[in-house]
Parts: sequence; C-alpha cells; structure tokens
Amino acid sequence: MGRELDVATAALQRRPEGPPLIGLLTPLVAWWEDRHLELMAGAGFDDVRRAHNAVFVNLPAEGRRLTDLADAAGMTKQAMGELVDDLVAKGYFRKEPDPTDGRAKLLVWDERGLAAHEATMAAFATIEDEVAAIVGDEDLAVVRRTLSALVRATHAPHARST
Amino acid sequence: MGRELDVATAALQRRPEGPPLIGLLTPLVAWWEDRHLELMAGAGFDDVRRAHNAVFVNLPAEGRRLTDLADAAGMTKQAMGELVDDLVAKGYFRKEPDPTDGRAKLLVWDERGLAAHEATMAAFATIEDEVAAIVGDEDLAVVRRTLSALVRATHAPHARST
DNA sequence: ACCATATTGTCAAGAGGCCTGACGATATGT
DNA sequence: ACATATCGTCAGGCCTCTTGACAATATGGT
Repeated sequence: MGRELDVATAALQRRPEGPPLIGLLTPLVAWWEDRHLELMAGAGFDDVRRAHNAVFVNLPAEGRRLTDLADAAGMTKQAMGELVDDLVAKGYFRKEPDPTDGRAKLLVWDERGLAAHEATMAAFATIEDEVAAIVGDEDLAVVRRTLSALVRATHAPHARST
Repeated sequence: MGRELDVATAALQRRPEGPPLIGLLTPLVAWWEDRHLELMAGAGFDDVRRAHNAVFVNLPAEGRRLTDLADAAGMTKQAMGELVDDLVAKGYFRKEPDPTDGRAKLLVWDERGLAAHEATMAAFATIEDEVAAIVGDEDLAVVRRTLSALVRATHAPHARST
C-alpha cells in the first residue's frame, strides 16, 4: 500500500538510541505526499501527480522561467520541461514569451493553476495541523527548529563540496 | 546536484509557524541517501544503488524469502525480484531452495553481501553521529521520539483505511 | 559591426524503479 | 483427488529523471 513504509525496519530496534532517522523520515515523506495528493484530489485537482509538486511549490504567482524552476527544484530543465508541458496541457498555466529575453519563456499560472497553487498551500496547512494534533505544538516546534538547522548545515554551499 | 534540495522553498518562509515539514523532510532524505551511498562507495561497495537499500535493510543475516522481503519493503515481489537479481548477479547473495517449501527460495547473504550489510549499518551509525554533532543529542532525541510517534500514528493499521 | 561564447528551451534516446496481469510449479485443506 | 491459494517469474508498460545534441537568442570583447 504505502510506498516504502518500513524501509529500515529491521535495522532499527537493535540500535540502543532507537530507530535510525532514515527509517522515520522515509515513511513520513511517503505519508505526507499521499495525504497531499488526497487533499488535492478532494479539492477537484485529481490530475496532479507526485512529481508536479516541484512545480506547484516553486512557481510563484508572478511566473518564472523554466530553467529557474528546474534549478529551484533541483532537477534538469528537460525533466522540468516534461512536467511543465503536462501541466500546460492540463490547463494549469501557459507559456508566454519573456519580453526581456527572446530565448526564454515565462511560465504563468492560469486560473485553474492559481487555484491549485492555493490548494497546495491549504493542504500543507491542513497536514501541518494534523501533525500538530498528533504530536503537540511543543515537540513539533522542536522538530521544525532542529530539522531546519540540519538542512541548513547539510546544504550549506560548502557542505557537499565538489 | 542534490535531487530536490529545496522543493517547497518558495512556500515556506511566508508561513508564520515556519517552513512546512515536507520542505525539511525531503532534502534531509535526499542528503541522507546521498551520504549513505557515499559511505558505501568509500567502503568499496560502489555498485549499490539507492533502491538496493530496501534489500540491505530488510534482509537479515539468516536469509529471507523474496515475498517476505517485498512485503517488508512495501513493494511488489516483481519489483523486489529485480533488485534481488541484480544483487545476486553482483555477488552480494545467492538464492537457495527453501527446504520447507518447494516453491520458495531463500535469499542468503554471501560474504560480500554480509560485509555490505554491515557497512550499511556502520554508515547509518556514522550519519547518525554526524547529525548528532550538528544538532546535539538532546534535540535529536526529541526529534526521534516525535517522529516515531508520528510514524506510528500515520501508519496505524486503521489510519489510512480504504 | 562582427564574432566567440554562453544560455534558453527542445528533441531524442535511454536508464532506473516501480506497477499490473498472467503463468507454471508447488502447498494446503477438504 | 481436487479446488484453491501462494511462490517466484516473464512480459509489458508507465512515470520520472538523466545525458547528449541542437537551433535560436544574448552578451561581451575587439
């Protein structure tokens, strides 16, 4: 059912400190993404796929270029181009020529796309509330603060080198 | 470089409570998996892929059946079969007939596989230490406890229903 | 104005990772 | 003995993402 619910289940309990983080992070991401798609479908956006998230999350209301979008999502422009073309075909946004650059095209939300964008934000808020209801605001705040620090540290410009 | 480093970056800062969890979880998982592969390659296991984790983590030293393995990893036996065949070809383990069931085959680690299995556990411990060094033992403990509760709650048998 | 170089978006091809459907071989319960 | 379920496999397909190559356009130096 869930994608990789208990990857790492075996290795976990035997460690004194408890399960390794990866064994918690992975199923949580899977759950979050499933829940997000569920909420989106419930809001009438039943043709969005998991991969579209990279677009919905990184394309601001003002529009953006394909290459910028791909960069922000951490993937190639070709991969992003596929997602974008799909969403264009589905009526979520359109491509407009960039007035400042003849090569570039600006991706601009259509009405349906703007609604989907907002639905995504609303879904995030909803899921966040669900999480808070389970673990409490206090612990959640610690988690958020700690993971934020971790992300900053691990993704610092010099951290991964090369 | 990183796979989807800042998915959700855009939507984050504007929320009063801070960035949504998914914007932290996703890059952390990506980082963890990259780091794991790095450590494995450093230990001489440079032919393992991300997907192999499901095997390394869910196949105990005593061996296991394909179907069990697939179940534990949350994927189909066909998908797991592909991973297994690949690892068998690479000399990590072998298939033996299950003496108690003529249909089944037992997957048993070879020497190289056992070493890789241990290297995975060692890599987990190393990464865990790196994490602790960044955020401190105290916060890490809270994170682990909180996320554990979350995983239990979201993956309870009746939680996702239907 | 000209030209080398870099960048934008696209086409083509393919790998990787997963899925559904169908199947022979084997177990199991009646 | 026979119906039924399960084990592993073959076949085929979808989705996501990659590398390589390319025409069109920008940009900076001469």
